[in-house]
Amino acid sequence: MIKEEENRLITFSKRRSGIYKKACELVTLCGAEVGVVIFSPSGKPFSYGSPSIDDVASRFLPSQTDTQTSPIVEAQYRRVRINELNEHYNNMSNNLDAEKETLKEHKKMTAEGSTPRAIDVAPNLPKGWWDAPVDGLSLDELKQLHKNLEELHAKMVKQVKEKMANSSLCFINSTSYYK
Amino acid sequence: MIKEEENRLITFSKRRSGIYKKACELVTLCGAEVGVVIFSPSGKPFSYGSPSIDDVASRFLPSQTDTQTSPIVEAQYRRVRINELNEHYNNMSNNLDAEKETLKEHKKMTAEGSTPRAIDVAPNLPKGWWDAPVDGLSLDELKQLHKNLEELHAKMVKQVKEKMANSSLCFINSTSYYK
DNA sequence: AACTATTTATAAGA
DNA sequence: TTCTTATAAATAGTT
Repeated sequence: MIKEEENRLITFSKRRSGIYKKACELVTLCGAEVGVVIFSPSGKPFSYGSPSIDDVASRFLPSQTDTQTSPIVEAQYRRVRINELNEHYNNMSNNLDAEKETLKEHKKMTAEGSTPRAIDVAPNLPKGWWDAPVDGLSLDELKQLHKNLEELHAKMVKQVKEKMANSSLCFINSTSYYK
Repeated sequence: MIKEEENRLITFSKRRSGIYKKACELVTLCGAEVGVVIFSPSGKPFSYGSPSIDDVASRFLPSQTDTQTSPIVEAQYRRVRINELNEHYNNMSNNLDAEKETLKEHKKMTAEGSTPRAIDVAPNLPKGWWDAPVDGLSLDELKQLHKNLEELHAKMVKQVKEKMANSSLCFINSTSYYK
């Protein structure tokens, strides 16, 4: 256990990326399905999933949402939704980060001379987990998309929070889900 | 994607171990909670979790089992149980593998001369995920424990299968969960 | 499984 | 945060 708070946080961030990369490689090289869920010491959730963390989780732990919904299950479902929103957002961030890395490497390679040739712009983004309208976008366009998605996420969270406030269930015991 | 079937399987196995190790290090170094779920191309599930994949999963996707159980939820719960048994077994295997590695390194170190000193026998095994009665056991004892756990697991699976056969739900659509 | 040449991850520092 | 770099670790290929 790293004692220095700052070093620990830096290491956490770096190694989290490292694990995502390894997971992504396992998917690409071996055709596996992989889901990774990480909680930071402060309780903030992160995830990587291919084709998506939802797909992997529901395959591993069959979801209640694929049966007829009783009122109890309905209530549970709303609770689940909030976490899904979080993971969805994290997933989008993670995959966009991978995209940016790829684009950066591409730029570096082309800058280093050699003749330009056809390159798969998005080898790191598992196809199909989301409709993935990111192929062929520039880095700036990706940034803009990312920003839009953040805003969309915030709106959805707000909506769900409001619905939760009106429900009989108490809110999930954590504000740390929302930075 | 690796074309050669055999190489792909070897790579899958090696890299899966690698990811588990990285996950374990993230737990140890940063105090994070980590869950990893991997499906091989043939559909066999593997998992690593600390404190346990159950804990991480239910924290990420709050479990239905912590509310009062309706008949529908009960039925669902039995389905979930089967996967839990699988992951539990995989988890035990993974952690025992880590144990064996540690013991091997320990043997190597002491064999290479230097004076013996107090060593934590089980630094790789996250405490508390299970009652972990493995501290201080020899490699052979660990093997025996592992064997016993496999037998226990087989018995539990058999029981659950029998119960499932008597229930109105069809069995989970996979025999590949049981090698 | 084990070995090793090579690639890759990462800790520390800027 | 990002970049650099020396060191440590993972792993592909091979036996």
